[in-house]
Amino acid sequence: MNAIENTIKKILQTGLKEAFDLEKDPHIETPKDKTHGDYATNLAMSLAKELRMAPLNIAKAIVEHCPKHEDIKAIEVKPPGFINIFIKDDSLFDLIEAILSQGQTYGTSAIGQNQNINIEFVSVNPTGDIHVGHARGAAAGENMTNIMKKAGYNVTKEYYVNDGGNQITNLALSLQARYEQLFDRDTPMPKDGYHGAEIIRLAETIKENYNDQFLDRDDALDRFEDIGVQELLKTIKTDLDRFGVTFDIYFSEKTLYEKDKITDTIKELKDQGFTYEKDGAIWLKTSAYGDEKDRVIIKSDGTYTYVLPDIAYHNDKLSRGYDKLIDILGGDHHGYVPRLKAAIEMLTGQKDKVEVDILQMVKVLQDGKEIKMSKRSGKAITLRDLIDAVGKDAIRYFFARHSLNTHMDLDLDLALKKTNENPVYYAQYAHARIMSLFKKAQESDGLTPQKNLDNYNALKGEEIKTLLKTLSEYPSVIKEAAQTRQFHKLTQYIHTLSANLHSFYAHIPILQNDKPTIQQYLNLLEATRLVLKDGLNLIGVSAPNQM
RNA sequence: GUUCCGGUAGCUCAGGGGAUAGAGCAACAGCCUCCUAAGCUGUAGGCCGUGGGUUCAAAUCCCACCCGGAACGCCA
Repeated sequence: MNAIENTIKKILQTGLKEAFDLEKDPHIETPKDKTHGDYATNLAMSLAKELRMAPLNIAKAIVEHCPKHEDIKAIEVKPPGFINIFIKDDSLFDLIEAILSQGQTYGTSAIGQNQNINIEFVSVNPTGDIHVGHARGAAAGENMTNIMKKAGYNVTKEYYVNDGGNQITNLALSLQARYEQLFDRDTPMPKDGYHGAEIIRLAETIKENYNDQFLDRDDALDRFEDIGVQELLKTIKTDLDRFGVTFDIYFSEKTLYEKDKITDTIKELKDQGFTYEKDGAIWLKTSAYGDEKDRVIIKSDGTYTYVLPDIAYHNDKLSRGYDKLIDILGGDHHGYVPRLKAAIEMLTGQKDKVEVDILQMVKVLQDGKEIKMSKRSGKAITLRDLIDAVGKDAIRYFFARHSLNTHMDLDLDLALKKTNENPVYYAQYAHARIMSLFKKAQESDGLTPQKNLDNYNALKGEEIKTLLKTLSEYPSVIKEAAQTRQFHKLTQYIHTLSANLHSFYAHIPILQNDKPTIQQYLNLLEATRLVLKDGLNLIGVSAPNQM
């Protein structure tokens, strides 16, 4: 909520109080159609039932009792009962100075109340390269974190490294097979082995570094496991880093075993009577807490199912004192959520502290056909290759545009060939245009943006008013995006702001004015640039000085 | 069969009780003697999957159905 909207609310509340002796928080919106005012409210219509009056008459009565205000030009009533508010053109000039002095802190808020939030995302098994399918979650977690931090949340980003389970044994066996194949042995790949090229490359590296040391050794598998996890995780980190995604904590599943957290968890669940034995396995009574059936946690061969260490892991996270845990999971895991939450409820009674954001899978198309991402088959398009081909910015912007619920199609042919048509350039170009203009203004008139300008009376016209209004909306966009974790709302905002800037730029020959006028324009542009850059920064897209 | 997503312009997607349903791309028509045309301006293009219901008001909420994706393991 910005200053002018607050003013409007107060005026309406006063009008409502005077006319009907009622108190209500009016919903303010900004109509797309300019003839409907700069701001509008459906207040009268929402009171129709309560007051048993025609909305139009309610609106008229409220408006008659609204106090005058220096920033308000007119208040109109339109059928079926909208109240449309028009503001004076100069009422938003204060905003320019506010943004210039606040700089990159413009748009921050305390709405998060310093809540401690843990966001777990990516958590890709260290059994191969990170691919395009993983990239959506990576971008999502990073975007959410950045926006939430700006809105006053304390956010910790965490990556759960599955370095303890079955798939790691498989990895070691795969590595061993590839390694021994390099010595002309026909060691077969294990069933469910990892067939990706990165495993072959890693085997070659091991051969270069250790020669034949790992042939016929008792502890060979352990070594392949250690080296495999270490090296593949390193590659994942490097790729993520290039993607602009970093983590505060990499949590090793293995440490859960080493610190007996798993056995503690089993004991706790058993002691509280949540388990039973059937068919040689240990089951957890998750159906008593909303799951559709009970789940095995210890298989009849004595090994654990995936959920057991994950329960211990979430228990550990909660014990670290977070107010909320957010998991970002792929749509293929949605059925897993009830059992996890059930177990957390059994152990801690805090299942409401865990929120799971499900993202729908990305369908990747090439030559009009779908490419299935699979690490086992090794057919995936790696994130690294995609970044090399189209750049980080284009990919981050692409993912930042869409809500998590969207079933997205990523057409590689389109993404690779038509990079200039990617909307990311529209926003980046807006920033580059401003910078270019600054350079010109400096060269020709020796002018740069300067704070504490006396007035902005040269700023006139619809384009400028629109731009200022958009700038004024930034803080509420951040708040909403943070609270709902709908980062795509910020991306939409960035697009709107860019459009406003381009339109303004195209209609007003800025540098063909006297110096005081140019100065005012430069300040407005600088305010725009700061917001644009900040917004792009939050979604991991660079703001270039020239293009 | 059950559960979770989705179905909106030719394509990719916003909107998720309120005014004439939006954007990008693609299409069409204009705009560079002038700050980067990666831009601007305009035109065209929609039974908002179907049928009921709730409401002063439904693309939006509820129910049923149709279509697409995903999940329903002692896999992870």
